[in-house]
Amino acid sequence: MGIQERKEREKEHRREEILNAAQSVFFEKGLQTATMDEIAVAAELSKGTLYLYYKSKEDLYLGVMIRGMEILHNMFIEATSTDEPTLSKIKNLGDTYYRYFQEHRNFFRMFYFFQNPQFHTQVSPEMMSSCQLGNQKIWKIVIELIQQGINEGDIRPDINPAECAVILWANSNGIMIRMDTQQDYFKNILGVDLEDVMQKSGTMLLQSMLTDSAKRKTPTISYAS
Amino acid sequence: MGIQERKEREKEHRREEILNAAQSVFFEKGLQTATMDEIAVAAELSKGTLYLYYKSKEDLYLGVMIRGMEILHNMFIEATSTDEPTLSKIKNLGDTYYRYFQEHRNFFRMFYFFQNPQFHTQVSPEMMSSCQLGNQKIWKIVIELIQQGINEGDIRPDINPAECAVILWANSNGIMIRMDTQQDYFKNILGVDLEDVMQKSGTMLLQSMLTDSAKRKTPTISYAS
Amino acid sequence: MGIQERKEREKEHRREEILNAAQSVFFEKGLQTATMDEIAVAAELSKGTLYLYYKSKEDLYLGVMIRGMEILHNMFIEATSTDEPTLSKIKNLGDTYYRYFQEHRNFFRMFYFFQNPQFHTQVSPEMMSSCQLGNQKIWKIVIELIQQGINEGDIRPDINPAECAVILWANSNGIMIRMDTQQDYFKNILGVDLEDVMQKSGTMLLQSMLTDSAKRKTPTISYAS
Amino acid sequence: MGIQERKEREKEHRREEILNAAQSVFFEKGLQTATMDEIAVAAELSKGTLYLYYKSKEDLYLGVMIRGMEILHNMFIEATSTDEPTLSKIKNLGDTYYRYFQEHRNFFRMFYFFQNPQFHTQVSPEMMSSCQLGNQKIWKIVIELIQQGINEGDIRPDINPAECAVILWANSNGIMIRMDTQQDYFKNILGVDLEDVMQKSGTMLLQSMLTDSAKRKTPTISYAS
DNA sequence: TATGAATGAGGTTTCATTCAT
DNA sequence: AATGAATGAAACCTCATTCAT
Repeated sequence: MGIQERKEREKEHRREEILNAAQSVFFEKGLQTATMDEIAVAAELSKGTLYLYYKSKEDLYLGVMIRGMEILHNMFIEATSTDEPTLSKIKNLGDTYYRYFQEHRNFFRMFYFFQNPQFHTQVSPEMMSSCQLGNQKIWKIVIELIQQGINEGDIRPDINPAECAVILWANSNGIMIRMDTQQDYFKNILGVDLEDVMQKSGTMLLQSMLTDSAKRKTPTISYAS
Repeated sequence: MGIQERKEREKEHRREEILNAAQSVFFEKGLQTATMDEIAVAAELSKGTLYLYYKSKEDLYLGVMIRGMEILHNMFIEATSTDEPTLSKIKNLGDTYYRYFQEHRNFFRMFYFFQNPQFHTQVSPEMMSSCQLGNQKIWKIVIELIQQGINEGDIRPDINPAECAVILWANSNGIMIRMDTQQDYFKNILGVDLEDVMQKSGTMLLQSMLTDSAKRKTPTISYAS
Repeated sequence: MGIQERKEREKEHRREEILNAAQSVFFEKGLQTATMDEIAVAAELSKGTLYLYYKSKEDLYLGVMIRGMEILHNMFIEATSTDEPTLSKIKNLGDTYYRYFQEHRNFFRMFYFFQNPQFHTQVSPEMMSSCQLGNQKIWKIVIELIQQGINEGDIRPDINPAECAVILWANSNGIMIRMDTQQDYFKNILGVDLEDVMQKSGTMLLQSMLTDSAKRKTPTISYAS
Repeated sequence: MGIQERKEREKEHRREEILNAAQSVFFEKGLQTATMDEIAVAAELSKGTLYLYYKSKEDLYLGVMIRGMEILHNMFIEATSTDEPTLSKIKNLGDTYYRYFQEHRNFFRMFYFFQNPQFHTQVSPEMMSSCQLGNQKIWKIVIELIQQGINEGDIRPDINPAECAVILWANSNGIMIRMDTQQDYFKNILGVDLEDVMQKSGTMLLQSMLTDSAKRKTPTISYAS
């Protein structure tokens, strides 16, 4: 059994090395421009070996993206593993996602590239469901936390936690997309500090979901106050 | 003189035909998968002629996308060319964008493909600035309308209209992206009707931007009411 | 008839303008890299008009080359239109060819590009014979001058003037070809000054063709003296 | 170890096969007209494989040309590997070059195509230096042989061997170029047998480089005697 | 398991030339 | 005579993937 296990471990290790190589190449060149040759060279492996571990370039791309999901997942786990009250934890999640955007920009970009429905057709179903699983794990954290806020009487019980999560995500994600490509335009031409906007709009959205008692506990943060 | 003009018109007409062909191919296959051969066949022109009118496949892609922008722009113009009060017009814009998402899904998808920074490098600067111009024209409509709302005393004067526009856009766009690929998942697994969510969150965001007097005029629409 | 003539003149003038444009483009880019588009732009004419005056790009190329031949021809005419003795004139021709190489390098290069037999197939017969005619006119000057030297008793009567011309041409041309691309290599690595070599070998060849009486008249120029 | 070597050999063999195919196509069509498709078909390989072994069509062309250089080099080696006196060997070289011109005309033509400076820009530096190396090896044989003649007292010590080589080469090469394209013209119109001319002029040039003692040893060969 | 040579379809783009106006 | 839009063949080259070893 030891031999079996060691082989297993080695194989997993090799998969990781390939992902390392793919990651650096994809980050630099993007899916379209990156070539399997480059990845093979970066991995110090033959191209054939790559295909032993991943069915296609797209799968490899998703493999890297899943890493990005895991990073975000771990950051979310950490952000919610504190002794703080639930509402603070929810706020933490928002801050964490923004920190992810700043510190893992390349992964963030992969995410919205992944949105492209055209892309999906070229991917193996297994990888695809891995992705969806990772995605769901992340949503789950957010949704359950909001549910907890409801249970604890801080968030209005008439709110669907999934709805709430979507709204918060849509808001911050949408603003971050603009930040990614047009921050300067908004700053200089329109005089808008997008980071500020994200902060304020997030707070505002959250506020509107609180119960009256929760509102009383925390100082009301009105938009642009 | 007439001759010059007619040639001009014919040339413009040919450009339109090429765009028609490109549009149908890009809609079906996406940028990466589509080939200039297919587009040439669809346009019933030689491939060489395509390159007479557009410098590259990417430029052609942008040409189509600009059409999508113009459609949205026209819809926005129309939505705001009514006798309604400003607040209604703002609401109209939101509805219009959603209608655009429903009726021109392929264009909508082009927009977020365009976000990919990798893409930008392969495009001629002229086409690029055409795009940015089109983009700005659309934002301008929204921002100026919000400004008008402020001037008329319905929207809080402490709000930056561009900020406001970004927030509204981020919210609706983010939710529509989810709708595009995961509507069923949200409906069936999480029990969330994304269309409903978009409606409500938009209304809520708008509410929070109203002056007290405006709030009094319109019945308060509370979230999840 | 005046009208006829003016048209004729204008046509010729247009041909010249086209050649001017072609010349500048071919000089800069070479036959292969130059495009008819570039030439048309340089000529401020449409591409179609080019074909009205020249059957093909290759013909146009030859048209330019013929100009180069005419220049050389004129220089040869001038070099032999002096009062000097025949032997001096022959020497003048050699010097003139070298001056041509220096002052009209681009034409010189065209000449040996033209040598390529592959090239000939793509050229109209009319242009081809124009070229050969130009070529012959130049050879004629040299050959007749040598013949005159024979007649005057300076060059050995057992020499075929055409042979003599070929030898002199082959020598100088061969060295100039090396000068064109490898002058520095010969100078620095092999310590050979090609200009010097050409001068000396030419003189030497000439010497060996003189009659004894002619040798007595001119100081013997031995190789490397 | 054997495996490594066999692979190496096979790879070299494949390179040779590709060169064989390229050679036959280039000989027939010339660089410009030949296509990689034709070469691939001739090699019974895919086009992609061609590019695996040679970076570009131009490189492949040079690869063939280097073969031609090697052939000439070997012929020169052979021509100088006899027991004859040095002067005879020098004469052998001239005869050998002429034989090369006759028997390997296509390679000879490649050489002067290579002169085209336009050509050089499209070639990989590695191939370029291979070419120059081959070129130098050939010059080296000639130059060293002349040096030997000097050392042995047969060739005048005031002569630079490289100069001497250039002159001999320029003479024969220049005449051969004329032979290649205009032999009939010279024969029929001008009554000149270029082969004869080359023979005689070569001998004459050689003569003028001999020391007096060497001249005495060999019967004087005067031009056109 | 790992290799890497071979594939070959397909990509975009170019450009000499034609021809209707 | 002049135009210039249209052609379309062909060019070079790339690269994800396969497969014999």
